[in-house]
Amino acid sequence: MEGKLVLIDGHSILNRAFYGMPALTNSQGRPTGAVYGFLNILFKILEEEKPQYLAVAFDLHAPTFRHKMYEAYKGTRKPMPEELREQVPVMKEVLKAMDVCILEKEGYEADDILGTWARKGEREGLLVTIVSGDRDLLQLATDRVLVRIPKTKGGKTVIEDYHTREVLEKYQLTPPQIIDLKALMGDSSDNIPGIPGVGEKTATKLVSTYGSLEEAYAHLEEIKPKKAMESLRDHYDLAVLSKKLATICTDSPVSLDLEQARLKDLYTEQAYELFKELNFKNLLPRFQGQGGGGKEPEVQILEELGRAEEVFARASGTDKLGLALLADQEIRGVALSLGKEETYYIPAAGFLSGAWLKAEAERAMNGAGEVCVFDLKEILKHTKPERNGQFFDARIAAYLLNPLKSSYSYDDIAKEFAGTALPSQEEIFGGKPPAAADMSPEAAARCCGLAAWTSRRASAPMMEKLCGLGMEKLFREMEMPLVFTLDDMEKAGIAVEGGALKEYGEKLQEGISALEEKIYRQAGETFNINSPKQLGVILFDKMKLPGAKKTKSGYSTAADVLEKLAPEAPVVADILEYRQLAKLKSTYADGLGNCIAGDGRIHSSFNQTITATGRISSTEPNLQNIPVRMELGRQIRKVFVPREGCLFIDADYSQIELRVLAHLSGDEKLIEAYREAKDIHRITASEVFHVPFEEVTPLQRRNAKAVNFGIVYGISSFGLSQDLSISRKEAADYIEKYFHTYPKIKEFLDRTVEQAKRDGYVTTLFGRRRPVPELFSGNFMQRSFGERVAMNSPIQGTAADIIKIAMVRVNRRLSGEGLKSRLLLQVHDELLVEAPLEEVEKASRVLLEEMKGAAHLEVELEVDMHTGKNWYEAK
DNA sequence: CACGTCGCG
DNA sequence: ACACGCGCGACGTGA
Repeated sequence: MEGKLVLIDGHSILNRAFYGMPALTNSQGRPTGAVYGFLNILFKILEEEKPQYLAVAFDLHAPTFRHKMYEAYKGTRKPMPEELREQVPVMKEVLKAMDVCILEKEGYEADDILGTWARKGEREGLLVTIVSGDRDLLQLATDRVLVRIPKTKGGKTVIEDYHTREVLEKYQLTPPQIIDLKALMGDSSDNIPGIPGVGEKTATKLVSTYGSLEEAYAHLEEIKPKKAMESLRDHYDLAVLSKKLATICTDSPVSLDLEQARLKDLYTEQAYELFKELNFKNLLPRFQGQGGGGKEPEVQILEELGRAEEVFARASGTDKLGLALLADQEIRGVALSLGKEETYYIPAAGFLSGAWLKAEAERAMNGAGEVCVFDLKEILKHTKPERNGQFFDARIAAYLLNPLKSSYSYDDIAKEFAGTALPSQEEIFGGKPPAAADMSPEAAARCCGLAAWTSRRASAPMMEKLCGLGMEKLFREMEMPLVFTLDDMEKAGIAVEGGALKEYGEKLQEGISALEEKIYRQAGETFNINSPKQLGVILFDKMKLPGAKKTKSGYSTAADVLEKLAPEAPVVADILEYRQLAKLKSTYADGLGNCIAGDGRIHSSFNQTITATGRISSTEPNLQNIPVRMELGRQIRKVFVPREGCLFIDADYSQIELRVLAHLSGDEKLIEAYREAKDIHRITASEVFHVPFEEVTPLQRRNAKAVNFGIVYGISSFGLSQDLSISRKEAADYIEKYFHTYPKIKEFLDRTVEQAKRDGYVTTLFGRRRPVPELFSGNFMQRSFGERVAMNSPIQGTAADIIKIAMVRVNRRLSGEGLKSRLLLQVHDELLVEAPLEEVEKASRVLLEEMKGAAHLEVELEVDMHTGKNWYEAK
């Protein structure tokens, strides 16, 4: 077999990859897309060519020999985008880590090095492959030198291959004639001037007719068209220069030790670490040696009672068990992972009933040392293991490690933390997974088995990462216990009076119908009021109302726009009222009605892995956005009632975010203000506007309150001015005065943004992290957004941490003290408890103590509490 | 399925 | 000159 040498044009391929790839970043927001794209091309080439020798050539940044001449002639080359420039050293680092030979020499283009090496390789009897995005390199093609040009076509990389024959076919020229072609037509991307007025067509004709540039000049008078002839005649010097520039040097004085290019094992330990750092999860499975070696584990299906019993028994004795369930109403299968090579799936069938599987799964969980799962809350829906067991939920660990992902799947986790490429759920089922009952046993076994295997396999590396980032306590003492708390809340649900809800809906419908009619009359026609598009046309085209603001798809009809229009046309007020009623009807009256379960209660889901800041979210239905600000909407809370013989206790933190800010910033003025326990917005107004506390006007207080909020959201004068309907200048003035009053707040916010820019993430008081990749965007708006996020997240996130601690403790104490009171809802800074009448006092005390005591800040945490026989009363 | 809108903290 | 307040989820419309 003949030896083979692959030579890669580093900058050119990196450049191709940069423009062909989406703008990927690693977890710190550093751009990595070009490096990733380069590696993909590299791996593809290596798989196809299987060479013995490999080298990558780079230009050095110092002005290079050939181009220096032209730069002197015509200024500098095009600048490289910053995002790409940053990746050049990273690329070299990656190649070094993979033990790949890098060729560069001061004063020489990569082209020249490639050309020299290509000829050298040829002389030594090797087959040579040159990979570049640059067609200049075609001049080097021979029968034994292949030039490969990768192109991205619709997201896919296609490679064009050129030996002498393909060059001839495509250009009707021999490879060396490509030099003459380029010299005549020029190449702006390579800074070859060419002859003015000579394009590809003319240049090709000239070279194919006369054979070379020189020969063309020798027959200058014969050249047609006349224009080209004159241009050639007038630009002889340019032609000579261009040819010099276009000629790739094949005898550069570069070191030519072929042995240094011998291809070794690319998949080194260092490369593995570097790929992890760069977030190249898709490439990790290539590393067989370093914990990355992974092929898909085999899942054994057990259908025999005896063997199933035996495996369950061993599972309960193991110190680390991976477990996954397939279930709908009841359990249809259990997957158990006992070791790297031992994964089982037991489908429900015959003697192996759902009930039996449930009992066995519980026994296994209770007996095993550590139970690793992918979604513990889901498992708790079907089983009831002892709570004091040690659980590891890979989904929650993944969330803490990167809360920005939109979803978490076992295959992603396997890729990142076990270095193993597994088929995703969608791949196994060829689309969305069917209902549990309709799954083939093989697909169910594979899917469940892989989830169990991944949870077990990833637990150690994920824990290690969590510890390294200081989030071990957060995981073990806050998030994992919270899973049980949320499960209890979901199971408890909240009673809703269906009849009253229906009546409320009917009342709304009457109002809606009346308003509809009134609006149509005023508009002079009927239309769909719910369609912003149609509404915009009616208001701004037909009625010609002023102040039209546009959105992507038409006029904006948002409430703040319409409110300004209300004095112009009475119909606008009716539309706003219609909107309000329609929202209440569809989302709340009808929406909640559809969610009442057979037990007369609504069992919302509380999701723990959704928000970027650490908050919990609520879905199906969302019980965290039940109306409260407007009286009509607030009425709906009357249908949320405690069960027979119980009362609601509603407790909410008073201004928890502002108190958190006082603590985090350590601002003495703000802390002092809270210690005096007076009206904080009023104090702020008094300080900012320099008026005595007693003389603060309601407007001043309102403005101060808006500034306080604005600070928490990551202040900007624009946002504040919108909120208060004042000029930006005034808003800026308020902010400046605010920062003057509370200087440490400004210091804190500045410091936080600074840190975020340095580290790529911000943290809460309890160590929760949020990466802020927007800070590294080239777009001003994105970057500003990143700054606001950096300011807001530690505050919102710390508040979220605090109430999570309170929830776990409240829940523990209520059951621990044998009370029948139950935690039902969490609304970010508020907890709702259902308590038997005789327990109200005790439960209230528990709530108060645990909420106030959840954290010890520089300022006390204050809690407002009310009881009532429905949510309206208790709030 | 994306967008606009609007409910909550 | 011009961008925009932070964090969510649900609904209706319309391509």
